[in-house]
Amino acid sequence: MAAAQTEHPDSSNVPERLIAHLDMDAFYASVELLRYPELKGQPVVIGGRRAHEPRTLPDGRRKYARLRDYIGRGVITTSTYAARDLGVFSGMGLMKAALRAPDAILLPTDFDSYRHYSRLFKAAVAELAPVIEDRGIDEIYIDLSDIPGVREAVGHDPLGGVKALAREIKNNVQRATGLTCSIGITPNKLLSKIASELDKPDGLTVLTRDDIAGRIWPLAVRKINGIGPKAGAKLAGLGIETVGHLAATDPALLIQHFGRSYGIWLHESAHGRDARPVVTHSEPVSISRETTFERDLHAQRDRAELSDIFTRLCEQLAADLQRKGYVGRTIGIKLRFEGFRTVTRDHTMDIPTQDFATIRRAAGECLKRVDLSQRLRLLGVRMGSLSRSATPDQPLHGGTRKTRAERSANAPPAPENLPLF
DNA sequence: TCTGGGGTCCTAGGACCC
DNA sequence: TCTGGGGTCCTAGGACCC
Repeated sequence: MAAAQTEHPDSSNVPERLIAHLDMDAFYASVELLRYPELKGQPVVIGGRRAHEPRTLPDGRRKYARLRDYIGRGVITTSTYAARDLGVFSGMGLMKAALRAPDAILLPTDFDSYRHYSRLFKAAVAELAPVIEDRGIDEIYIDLSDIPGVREAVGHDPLGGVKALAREIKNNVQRATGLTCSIGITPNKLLSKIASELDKPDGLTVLTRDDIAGRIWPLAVRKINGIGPKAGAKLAGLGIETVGHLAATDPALLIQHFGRSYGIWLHESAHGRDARPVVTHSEPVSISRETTFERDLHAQRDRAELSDIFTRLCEQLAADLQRKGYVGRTIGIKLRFEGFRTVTRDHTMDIPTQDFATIRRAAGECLKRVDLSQRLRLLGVRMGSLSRSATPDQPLHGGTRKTRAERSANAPPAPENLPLF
């Protein structure tokens, strides 16, 4: 291979990368505070699906819903720092949260608004640092390595250049959105993700390799992105609580308990090693729609209702595919039963589609392969094996109409009997 | 008072082909 | 007749993340 082309990023005379992780502070809640500034400082929780919009009283004051008034299956999406002080966090069921903070204010989620501010903050960052990896609505990675001046010392501070750039980025985000963010900057994504959390909210943390032992090793293993509830509990069972402890553990032991690939990853992560690049573009792998019911539904007794929901999910999925310009070959369904047991079934077709009727029929066939004697709490439909449709955003006349031959080659035969549900 | 909705990636077994 | 690997695709489930 041509030597000039094969410089390895880990090669010793290549300088360390400078990777930033930027995380918006309590993003959804902060966007809501822009709209309702009088709530600043109060415990506020965002979440739930039922209508609990604030009402404006005749005298102009606003009346907000309280957590204690909520009945249903929602969870907290975000809470303000004042609410977190009361022990309510994202992911927590609203009914459970109401026990801890009954007087906290409850607002409904407004994704259109969050998406708007998401675009604003990302554009504000891109003006100063264009190499951005999207990690969802409220966070990004940024590769700062090649930005002029970033490696220059300022006064006696060898990291002065990066810090100055980071402050500029924070200011630009603040100017564009009125919102604060926290930034971590280190040689890689793994460490930066951890670092951005160390000084929240409105924080800035710059770490080098030399800081790993002092700043990273004292942290709980769960702070590592990729160690979740299961792995965390398993590590605790082995007496491994901190990252430093994990780093000191014989990799052979980790491999023995977690398998080769995850075991090695645990060891590397604990030592702060991560060569993943900042990825500026990616294509979706799947698109899905799902819904949890307010009460568990029974396949026979609630057949009509379930059938309507199932059809609506398929319609929404087809519309999403058409709007985003994708076709897919693998249709999948997801069912969650009372007791939270989850089952999936999928079917791969020869010809990709974005057509509602084809999706509905294939999903119906998948449904026939599931035992429906237990009551259901969730139903979902997914399309995988995606490719771009021929004409994105502009489906051929009236959607993707297919010839009869194509259809029969593609979808399972239409059911003779009534569809399940 | 348990546990939303939208995703990604990994594993593991079986089918099928060379 | 029996015995092989390797590679790819498909399916189901599960861990994890925002």
